[in-house]
Amino acid sequence: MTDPADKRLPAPLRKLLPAELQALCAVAPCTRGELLFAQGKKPTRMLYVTAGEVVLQRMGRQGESVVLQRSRHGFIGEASLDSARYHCDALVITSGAVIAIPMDAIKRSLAADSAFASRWIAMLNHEVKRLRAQCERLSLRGVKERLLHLIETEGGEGRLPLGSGLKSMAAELGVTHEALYRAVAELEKHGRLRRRENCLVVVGGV
Amino acid sequence: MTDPADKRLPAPLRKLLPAELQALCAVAPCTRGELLFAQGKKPTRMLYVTAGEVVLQRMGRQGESVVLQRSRHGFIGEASLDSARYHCDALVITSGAVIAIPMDAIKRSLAADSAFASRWIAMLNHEVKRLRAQCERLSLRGVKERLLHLIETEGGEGRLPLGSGLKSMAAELGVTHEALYRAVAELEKHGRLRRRENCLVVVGGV
DNA sequence: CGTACTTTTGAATCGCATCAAATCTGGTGG
DNA sequence: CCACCAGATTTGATGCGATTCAAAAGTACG
Repeated sequence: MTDPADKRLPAPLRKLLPAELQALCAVAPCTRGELLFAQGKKPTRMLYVTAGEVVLQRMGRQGESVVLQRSRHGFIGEASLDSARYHCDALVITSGAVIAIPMDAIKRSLAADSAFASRWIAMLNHEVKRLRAQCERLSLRGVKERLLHLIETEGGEGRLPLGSGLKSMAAELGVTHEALYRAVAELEKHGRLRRRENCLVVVGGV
Repeated sequence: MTDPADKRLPAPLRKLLPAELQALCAVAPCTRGELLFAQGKKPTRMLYVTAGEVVLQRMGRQGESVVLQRSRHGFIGEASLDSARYHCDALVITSGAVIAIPMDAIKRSLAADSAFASRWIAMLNHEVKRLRAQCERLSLRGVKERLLHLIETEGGEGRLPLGSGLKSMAAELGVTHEALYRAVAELEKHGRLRRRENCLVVVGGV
């Protein structure tokens, strides 16, 4: 059904990118601790995570890191298309792989291929909605509510895969890992949540 | 210098929209308490706030409202371009005016005019960055830090205009209005902040 | 002039951050 | 294989800061 040459690219990219860009995609492994790009650097490649886990983070004035996004599958820094510099760091939390696409090739294709531009706009629209949901989540008081909101919005069917444990998730929720561990324990005790095969599962459908 | 017919449109829209869409723009007043659109409704017009203040909000399960965005000048619900339904409410907080553009006309222009599509993508990129900054802000502990972050990122030159008072701002910061009033008072007492002509001004440029 | 809203201050309570420490885990090298 | 280490997980105690509830004073607007 699918061309063997396409097998290296995940389905979302095959649907999104025109053929000439798919040919330019370069898969590369990335290892824990690696900095895919750094704040202030000039964007030259658009990156797409296919395996492992990457976080976008920015340093506060006290040197504390604030996690802006956690990605296990999808573009990172897609809004840097027309930026002169990155405004945050991309750090690999769990080793995996990324696909790199030359930024200028994307720009050329967007200008020439209006159907591609429409799909790109749809992707950005989706990202905007995801970010609004994250803002909504961070506005909730209470770790438990934030956690349940995360599972509902990001998980499918009340299931959320835990990539590299709860710790990086805690940062995304804007709470300490201790608080998150306690919240998970309490929700499990009350039977509202279960941990199964590296997933969090909400029990009472509500 | 400028054509009299263009005077009704703000500069950002004149720069963004192609002529045929500018001709379709309809300015309409909106009054406090008005619901510009409601969650679940089908988007037919793209809205741009030119005066007053509008908030995007969603109701929590306890009936408490969570503010996703506060807009005094710019598009609202721009990510609903390809959505079947709105995912939040748009409520007018301070009476003003909005510009409405037919959604299908925008879609047609985006498909036909690749330069316009590029400008639209740039606008979405900007919005994504703004939302990431908001997530970063909501991850900060302490009302004072959030407030200073807001003034730094959204205000120009350390000045942030207060549209309709601090109360709607408190919701955007994810804190109670009491906490925000106290934070402002304390920052003023320590000389780090001043209130001037309906603006918040950071004193010690950091 | 009255009504509705914002602004302001106060007191009590609660949840989370913080600091600390023990256990568990997977992976590395001897 | 075992010792060992780094990091994740878990539990405990304490304090701070925000929420919450309450109430008063200021302010805009019809």
